[in-house]
Amino acid sequence: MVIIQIADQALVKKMNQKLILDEILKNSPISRATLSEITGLNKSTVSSQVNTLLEKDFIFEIGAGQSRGGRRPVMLVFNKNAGYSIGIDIGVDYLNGILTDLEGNIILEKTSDLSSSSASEVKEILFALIHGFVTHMPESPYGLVGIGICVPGLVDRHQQIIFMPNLNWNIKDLQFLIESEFNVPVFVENEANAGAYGEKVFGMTKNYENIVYISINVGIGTGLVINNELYKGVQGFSGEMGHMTIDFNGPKCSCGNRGCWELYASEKALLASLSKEEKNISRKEIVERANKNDVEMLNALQNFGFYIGIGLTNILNTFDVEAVILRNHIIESHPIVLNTIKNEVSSRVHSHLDNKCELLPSSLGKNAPALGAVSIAIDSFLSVTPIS
Amino acid sequence: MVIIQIADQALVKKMNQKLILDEILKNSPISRATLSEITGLNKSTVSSQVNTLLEKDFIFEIGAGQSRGGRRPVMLVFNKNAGYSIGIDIGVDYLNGILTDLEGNIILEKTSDLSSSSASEVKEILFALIHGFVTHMPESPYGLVGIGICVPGLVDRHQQIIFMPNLNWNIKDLQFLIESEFNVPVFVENEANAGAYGEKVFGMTKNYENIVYISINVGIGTGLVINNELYKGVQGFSGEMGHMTIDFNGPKCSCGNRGCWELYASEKALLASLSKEEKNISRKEIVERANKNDVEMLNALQNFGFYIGIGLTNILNTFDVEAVILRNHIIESHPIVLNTIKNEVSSRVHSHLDNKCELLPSSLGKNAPALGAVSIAIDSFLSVTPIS
DNA sequence: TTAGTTTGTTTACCCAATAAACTAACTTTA
DNA sequence: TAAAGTTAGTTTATTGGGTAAACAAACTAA
Repeated sequence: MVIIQIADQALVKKMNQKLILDEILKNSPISRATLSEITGLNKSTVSSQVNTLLEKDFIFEIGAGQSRGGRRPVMLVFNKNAGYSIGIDIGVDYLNGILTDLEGNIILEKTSDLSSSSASEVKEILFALIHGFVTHMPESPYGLVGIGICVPGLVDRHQQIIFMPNLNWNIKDLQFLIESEFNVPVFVENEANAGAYGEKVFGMTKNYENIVYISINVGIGTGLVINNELYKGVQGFSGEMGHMTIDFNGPKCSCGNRGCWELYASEKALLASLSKEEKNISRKEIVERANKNDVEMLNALQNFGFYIGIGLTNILNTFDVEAVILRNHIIESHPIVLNTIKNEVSSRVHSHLDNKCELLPSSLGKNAPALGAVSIAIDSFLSVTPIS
Repeated sequence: MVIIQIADQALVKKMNQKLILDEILKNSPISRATLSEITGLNKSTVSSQVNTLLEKDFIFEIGAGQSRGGRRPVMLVFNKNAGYSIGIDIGVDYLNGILTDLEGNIILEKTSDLSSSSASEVKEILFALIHGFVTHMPESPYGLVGIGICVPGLVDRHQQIIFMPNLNWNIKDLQFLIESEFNVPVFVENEANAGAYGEKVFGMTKNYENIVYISINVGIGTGLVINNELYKGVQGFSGEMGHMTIDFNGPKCSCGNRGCWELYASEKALLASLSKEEKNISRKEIVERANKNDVEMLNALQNFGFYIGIGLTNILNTFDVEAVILRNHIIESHPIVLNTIKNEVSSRVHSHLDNKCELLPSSLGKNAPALGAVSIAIDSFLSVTPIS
């Protein structure tokens, strides 16, 4: 027996409901008449769907709007406080958690140190964090609608954590562990994928359909949004572009390959290029020195940008997306790296591909992955719950 | 005013009709009862849809099948001769045209030489070829349903040919030119994209959802099928992976970049690696010498495979697809290149990604692009026409 | 004051899918 | 060989989405 998606009236209602809810989210506040106009749905269909959404507390009326020469419209807004979502970004040495409303507005935010923690310590800190959020969550019709969690490692299609190279703990079935404790849907995702989705939903690129997200850290992670959806690959392992060879005779990488991009263009590589006494310098200090026009540092950053540009050219040749997002504290804080990247890309990429693709530093910064995790949970809630 | 896809009963009917037609195509001959079972649609719904398809000549009944302990079923088959489609692969120095039925079975095939032809000559040959096919096409309810054409160059979202580096002619609006002459829908596509789609629809990988197709010729072209659909990119220019840098200090490429993959792993590069008197050797001769265990040739082919493997590793790290198809006459004819590629990939790719992705030579061979072009035309016909 | 406009609801209707009852045609069993 | 059981496909009444048209409500402009 094959599982196939058949179409019936329930599907029609669901699709149109999503259409209407999306328009309310995008163009809030909005009237039934305008909704009918922009969706092309009949006025009575919109009225019926709006009534369902009102009953379910997904939207509410905020009273009359401006008249356009006739009866004044009743304005509708999305009920962002119908429920709340939690997003957690588990990094190599930190844990960044946020509590948001259904629009992704951050209500509470908490970061914990996680350096050299064991599995049981991570579990304890994680549980305490979530319990804290749940306690401080305002009253609402739906309460906590879901928890999204991202980790720096390979996550398969069944949300099992397969491999986390830079961590000394590994709870394979994090989803089950947390669902058992909190009894809400839990979604586990790769950090770069979550970041990409965060930028797609809440960032500058929210109106783009195809983006590449590049997270530059100890290594380089990449996430792909194609046709408005996260592309995870068959096994869930897509986007390991940090291990793309840019010099096939280059040095060995821990992944088994040679001359991987992240050996040249990661923060680890940047630090390695600095003089001995600066090897343990923080990101903040790097930016400060660059702002003071420290020549050695500016050169190092130009070199950093040069190597990022090489891999980026490969990505532009491969994907032809609307925008590439670069997630890195230094790039977001000082323009020199991005400028160098742009020069390098311009000199390398074919003239027909250039200029069209925007190269942007992350607008969400370090919250991008947590926000992506949050919106995975919210998306699931909104697509599963409504109807009537 | 925004254009949005709203859902109604017509959409329901269309979706279920496609569902049923696809099952008939896949599991022909099949009964109404079995269709109801595997799709999950009600028996009466299937009967109603089948009647529509019968009236429209898309399917027909071939009489009673085997009984399973009760009344004998009426078996249904797809009417592959309801119409015909033409696919044309315009290469650098050839033109390969096919006439097929709606299942993609080749009925007529014709190849023309095109070396150093001007735009007007190409147009003349092309028109003569299509007129020839139309003349020899059997009688059918729908006649010629569409023409698919692929070219070795950049084709944008509006099917305009933007750039063809290896040709001295360029008819930008090929679609309009041919539609005006033959009055059927015409689809223009990039050669590698068409090949990828051909392998997805008719090749060994027809049941896979995500594949990468690599066409190795004078240069290297790539096509992506993601979630069963051709990914064309925002402008239509995705998949220029031949110009991926595998050595950032490598030689300059005509595209402006350095150390592009196709400088090392194309047939042009293979020929350049041979001794002087062999520089103009044909593909056939290369395979013949390899079959005779010519040491110099075997070494050259191993070297060829080595470089293909390097770029392929990058692709595997990027996409996590079910299969990669290699379209090249030599690879399809002698195993040494593929074996070398597999070794190189195994030694480079991360253990978690290895083994899962199949590495296959093209099963359609030189007809892959033309078949892809054909199926783009057929797909459009089948998705636009039915309903009632 | 009156005519015209815009908003939103109500009513009658259409049509695709469905369940259940039915007819048809076969196999198995007694 | 007749009756019982099984499978295939159709018919009929119903459900429940969306729609058009008529309507009521509430405003603006002349």
